[in-house]
Amino acid sequence: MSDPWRIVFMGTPAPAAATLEALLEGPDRVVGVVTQPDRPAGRGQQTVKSPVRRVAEANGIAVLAPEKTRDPAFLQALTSWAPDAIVVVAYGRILPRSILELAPQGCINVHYSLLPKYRGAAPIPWAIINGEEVSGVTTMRLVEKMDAGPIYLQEEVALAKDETAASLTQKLVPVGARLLLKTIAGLKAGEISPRAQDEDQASYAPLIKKEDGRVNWQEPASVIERRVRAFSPWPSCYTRWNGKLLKIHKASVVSTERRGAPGEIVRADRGGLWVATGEGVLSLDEVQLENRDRLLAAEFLKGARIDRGQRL
RNA sequence: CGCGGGGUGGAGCAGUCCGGUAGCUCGCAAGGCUCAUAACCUUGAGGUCCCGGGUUCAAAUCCCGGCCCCGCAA
Repeated sequence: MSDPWRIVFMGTPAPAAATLEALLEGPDRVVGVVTQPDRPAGRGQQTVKSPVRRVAEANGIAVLAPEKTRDPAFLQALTSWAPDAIVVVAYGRILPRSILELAPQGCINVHYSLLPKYRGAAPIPWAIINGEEVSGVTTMRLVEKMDAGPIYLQEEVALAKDETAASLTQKLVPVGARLLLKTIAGLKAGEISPRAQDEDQASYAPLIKKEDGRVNWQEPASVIERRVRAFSPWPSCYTRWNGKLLKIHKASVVSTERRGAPGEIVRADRGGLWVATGEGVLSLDEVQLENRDRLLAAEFLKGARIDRGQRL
């Protein structure tokens, strides 16, 4: 075994925090952590620390949270940590060349897809939207072009038929953590030969925006159902009913036949809450009206005066 | 002090603006109908209307304070 590396970890949300915890249990030394600045969030707009910051502080590790990654003082501090490698997991910023080249071993990134497929900010939702049966995790070296660097290791993960963004994330995070440790060990041992990505196979998974959750009833029921899963828990799929926001937490395709106009309620009784789409009928199985709890369709129908023929 | 909605029998809701014997859809119990049923009919049990003050002859409803939940936003 060679000497432990000095590692700087950059990341922000919960999956990154879990990966950091795994890294802390490994043989290498995390000498510093970089995360997004604390921001007001949640009801009441309280300032909230990122999950990664919390893990770092709990372990007594120095934390930097620069507003700008090009801030000279930040770069100087980073340099003073003298990392052998920088590990990046969902940090949330594009890194400048000065950081990519700062450590001798460069930046090691954990990406939640089988690159070159699904490059970009939201590989998990897009894999579900597209109905993939297999996705996975890739470790690679960061280069200036987004998620286009040479691949170190990959591992496949099968998607369940009812996979949601939340459940897939839960599957991928431990795989990614394990793959990261394996990658670092492999690099130290000189056992990994980076493999260039096939640019012709590249596809992109752009950032999901709140607005993307709005249901377009012209789409086929099967597509809407996948979007419901892909956007769970965020931003979730939603529509409007009686002028109010109605979130759809769970849905299923009950028919592929055309019936009624897109968005029309074609059934609202003990048998279910069904909506016509551009192709087929979608059953809304679990919904949530604004200001209210999420409810199974049967519960929702007890209190809501909703009838066939209404349009969403 | 970011904006807003809500807490009503076991569940989901209406009623609150315009105080005056607590209602709807279900569930539950008993009986009936039926070959049968998650169907249908009849009857019934079950509520401190979140908590604490105040106003009033009278408060779920108005006023003040508190606790909890939720949507937006981030």
